[in-house]
Amino acid sequence: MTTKAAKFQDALPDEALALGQQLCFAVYSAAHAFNRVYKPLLDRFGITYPQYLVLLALWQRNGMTVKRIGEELGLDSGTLSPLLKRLEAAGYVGRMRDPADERQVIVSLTENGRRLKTEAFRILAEIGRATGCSLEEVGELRDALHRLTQRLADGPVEGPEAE
Amino acid sequence: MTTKAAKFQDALPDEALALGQQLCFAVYSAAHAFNRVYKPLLDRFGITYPQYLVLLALWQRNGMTVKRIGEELGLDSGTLSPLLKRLEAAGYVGRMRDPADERQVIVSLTENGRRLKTEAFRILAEIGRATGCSLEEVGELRDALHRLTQRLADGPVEGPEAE
DNA sequence: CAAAATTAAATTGCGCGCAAATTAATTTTG
DNA sequence: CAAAATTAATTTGCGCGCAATTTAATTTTG
Repeated sequence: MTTKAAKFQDALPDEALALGQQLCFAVYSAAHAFNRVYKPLLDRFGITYPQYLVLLALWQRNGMTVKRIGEELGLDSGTLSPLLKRLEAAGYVGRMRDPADERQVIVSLTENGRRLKTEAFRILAEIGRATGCSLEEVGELRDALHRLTQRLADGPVEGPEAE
Repeated sequence: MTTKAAKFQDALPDEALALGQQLCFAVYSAAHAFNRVYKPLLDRFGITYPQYLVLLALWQRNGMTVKRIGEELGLDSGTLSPLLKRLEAAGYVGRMRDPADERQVIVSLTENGRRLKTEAFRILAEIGRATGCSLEEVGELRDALHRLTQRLADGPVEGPEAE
């Protein structure tokens, strides 16, 4: 009776709710799987995966503010402030108030932080092998995910601009 | 000089380390994006996204042990034990020791937990709209992610069985 | 059958991730 | 230019997620 009632209400079968059917769960699982692969590679340097992401950002553009880093990673200062303190304690970055605007904190790579970049290329290769994907596969999947993320972040049908 | 040295070492250009190039970051961002879309939908029922995943699992197969739920979701008891207590406190599940094996705890939906399933179909539809993906797109992306997760979990080249 | 090994949950400790509140600096405005 | 509004970062509190330890029950083995 419950089954038929549900079907009547929204015409969706029971299996539509199965974990294996959910895109969100596929993303969730993949994120955890990445984390588990990265962990032993990063443990060696005493950093976590989110901290590694910050370093990736700084290797591209050194000397960003906390806010700017947050925009790059999609994180707020409530997450970044303590994380950056730990990165500083680990000796990979330095933090200093911007003299021109004392509200801002500028995060810069230390010598050790710059040096770690060399290792990052090795980590990159390691991860590449672990995914078992061709560069084309990686590129397609990555771009599909970026499009998905964009749509999820845009909110409900952000498009009737042309209406 | 640093640039040339790095290139000499491993023939990978600087941009290979860019955040936007990383599949892992695309997955990471998508996971957070999903979380942010789910949050307001689940807040209404006083549950979190991981708790919702547990309910999805229980709606498919009620009365699983903690261990079994962990296998379904890829989580350990260290994560699940407190989470399940909160789900119990929220009134959606009950927990009881298996009389046949007192080590195990069997988690079952309460009346409220079963009732929530009806709402899940609505949430599903909401999420579907938020992704802006066709069912085909969702299916392809989901399956590609499952394959990726599988390879990441399998570890370094789990295949020379035929060697 | 009793000791040893294994298994399932729970617990502890730490690092995200986010909302909400706080603090301090800067910009806007009246 | 002083009060009000805004902005950047920090802090607090809570819920994962995981490693490591602990507790209790069951299974294996000598």
